[in-house]
Amino acid sequence: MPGKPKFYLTTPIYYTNGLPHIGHTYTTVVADTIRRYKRMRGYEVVMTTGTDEHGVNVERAAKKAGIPESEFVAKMAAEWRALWEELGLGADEFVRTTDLPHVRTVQWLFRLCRENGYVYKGNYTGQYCIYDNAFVNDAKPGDNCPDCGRPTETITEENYFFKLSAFQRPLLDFYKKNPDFIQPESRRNEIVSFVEGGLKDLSITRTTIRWGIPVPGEEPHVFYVWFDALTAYLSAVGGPEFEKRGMWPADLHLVGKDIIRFHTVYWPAFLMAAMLPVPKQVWAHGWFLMDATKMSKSKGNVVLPRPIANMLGMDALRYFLLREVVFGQDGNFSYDALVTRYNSDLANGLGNLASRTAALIEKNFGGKIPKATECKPQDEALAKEVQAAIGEVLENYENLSFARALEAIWGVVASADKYLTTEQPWALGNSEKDQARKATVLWNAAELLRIVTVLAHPVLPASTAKVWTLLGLPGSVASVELDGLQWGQPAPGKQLGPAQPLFPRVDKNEAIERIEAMANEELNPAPPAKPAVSATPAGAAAAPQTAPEKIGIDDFAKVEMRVGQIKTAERIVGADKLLKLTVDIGTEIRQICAGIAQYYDPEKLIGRKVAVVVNLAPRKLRGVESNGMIIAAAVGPEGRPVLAGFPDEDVEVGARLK
RNA sequence: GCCGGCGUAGCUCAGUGGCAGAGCGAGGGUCUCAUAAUCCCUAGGCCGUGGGUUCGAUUCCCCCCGCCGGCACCA
Repeated sequence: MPGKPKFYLTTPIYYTNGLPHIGHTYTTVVADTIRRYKRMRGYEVVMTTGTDEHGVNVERAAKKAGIPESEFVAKMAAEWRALWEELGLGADEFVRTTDLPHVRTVQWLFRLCRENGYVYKGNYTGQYCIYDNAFVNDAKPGDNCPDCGRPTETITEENYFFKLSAFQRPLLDFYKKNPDFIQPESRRNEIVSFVEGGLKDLSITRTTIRWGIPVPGEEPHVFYVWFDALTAYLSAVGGPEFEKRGMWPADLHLVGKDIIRFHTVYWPAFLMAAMLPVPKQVWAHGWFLMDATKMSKSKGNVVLPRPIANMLGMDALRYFLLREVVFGQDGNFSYDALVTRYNSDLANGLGNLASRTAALIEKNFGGKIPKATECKPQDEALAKEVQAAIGEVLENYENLSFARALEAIWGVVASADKYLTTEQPWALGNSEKDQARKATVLWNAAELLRIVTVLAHPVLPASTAKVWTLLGLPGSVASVELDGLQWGQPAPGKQLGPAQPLFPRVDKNEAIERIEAMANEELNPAPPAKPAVSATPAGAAAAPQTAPEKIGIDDFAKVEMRVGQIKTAERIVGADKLLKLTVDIGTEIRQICAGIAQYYDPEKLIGRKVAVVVNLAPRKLRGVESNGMIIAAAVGPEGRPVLAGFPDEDVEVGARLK
């Protein structure tokens, strides 16, 4: 017996540095929609999600909470899993990176890479961003992380390296042979040019971190978080015994655009090194922006899924996320747009159509779907339109063009409204001819509604199930096979189920207020009685800035800062951010580079007195020697530099700051 | 600085070498089966600016302006 075709897809293994927000929800909604769609197309589908639980962040958060790491992450994982279940997004496999089978898979993958000669031991010194769990290439001590803007830390350690450099050619060949591997295409081009620019070997173990998967026989080495987390996709479906289950290689990794490189460069390289099959496709979607800026905790514009689901229903959120933007691009999120879509598309559109159709059948035929006995040109036109829409919708689902698929479905909904308005079944009398016409029109309306229900089911699982029941149809809508879907299948005579409100219309302002109030409550829970337990995951997430380590006066005395006066300033060709300055520090005139070109005009700086670190080792930036450092505050999320200065009182050039 | 994308009706966006489109919002009208829903009509928009190719460009090419993304870079 030939088995069903298989389809394996994943969301990222989310890092547990807070609770899921709309961004995580978006990825998972997409994954869930694809899963439902593929099942309706006859596939055996496995969808994996999970929690990434290792690393310095977790170590610190647990310490802060005063509980062991294992306890901390268990709590986190439980919360994530529970929320996904609550939202109807529970995956088939939920991997925790602390699960034993996963630990074994990571160790096994490492062994394979090593046996094949792609692992060696070396020393690494670099700047590390503990929040992003990544070394920042070429960053200097004191630099901020280019991604998140937080300070980096200098880390030197002996560790194992992965010969990523050996995979430049194989990866480029692979991208060429599999042009659809990276989607959308714009991302693919970016990655190709990144890889063409050369790949450096990658450090994949750490000795400075305790909370991680141990490298067998090489303690205290633990695995680098990405080597660990990416492997979860494989451990979810069998790990070393992946062949038994037959789900690997994955058909689709869904990721946010911020982590595409890990999935399209590192991950396939690891697998190639281990001689394992490489996933078939990685899809990078965009972000939902709030007022066109990236959502972030520090800006206080985090959108949570639960309040929306409570107010409008999870289907409404799913619909909005998939309908509002072209998949792959960034989009704007606003409660206003959400509620507007809800009222116009769901309440006035689909909800109202279901309601009026059911009411007409109820009143005219006692709730029994009548039999169509005629086929006028307008009836045939309607059927043809629906038939065409079926093809269009399926094609768009297949390409993950959710917005277009939904657009096509809603085009059919509009046609149904128009059809009913034109045919006016309520105005027909009781003559035999009128009865036949009435029956035909209502049968057509019901049939259209059935097809719409099937087509919309992957996106609106809960509400389409309600319509299915309303139409008195057998089985569940989820079990309908999309490949056989066509106009004219159901037998008449079905008794309608009880009418249910699908999408009750809401007052926009009131709805927004209620959602915001619920979100507020979730983000800022009333302080618990005992502060000792306040360091819950949510609390840890809300405090991304860890207190810096304390230093003694002696340490501070090592830094020699003096008042300097800028003598000349010019831009450096080929560098957006750098200015070349000459600065009088009393004893001499120094050349210093400063990354402030985007915010300060060179001409206006001349004569200005600034604070300068004068005993910093010289280094070259963009080929220009820099002999010291100008002190500036980093303001706002983008770290805009604001020069430290002495505006109120005049100071002597060369005076020491202490 | 290098590479790429974008700039079309109030908003979100489609689109094609030859009379400029959709959805939403707004205004007017209509029906009453329906969730004050539906349906019909209404936006006269220099299709970013300036050139070029062409019988003809919003659509092809070049410059410029603005916005965005990737890389580099940010002591």
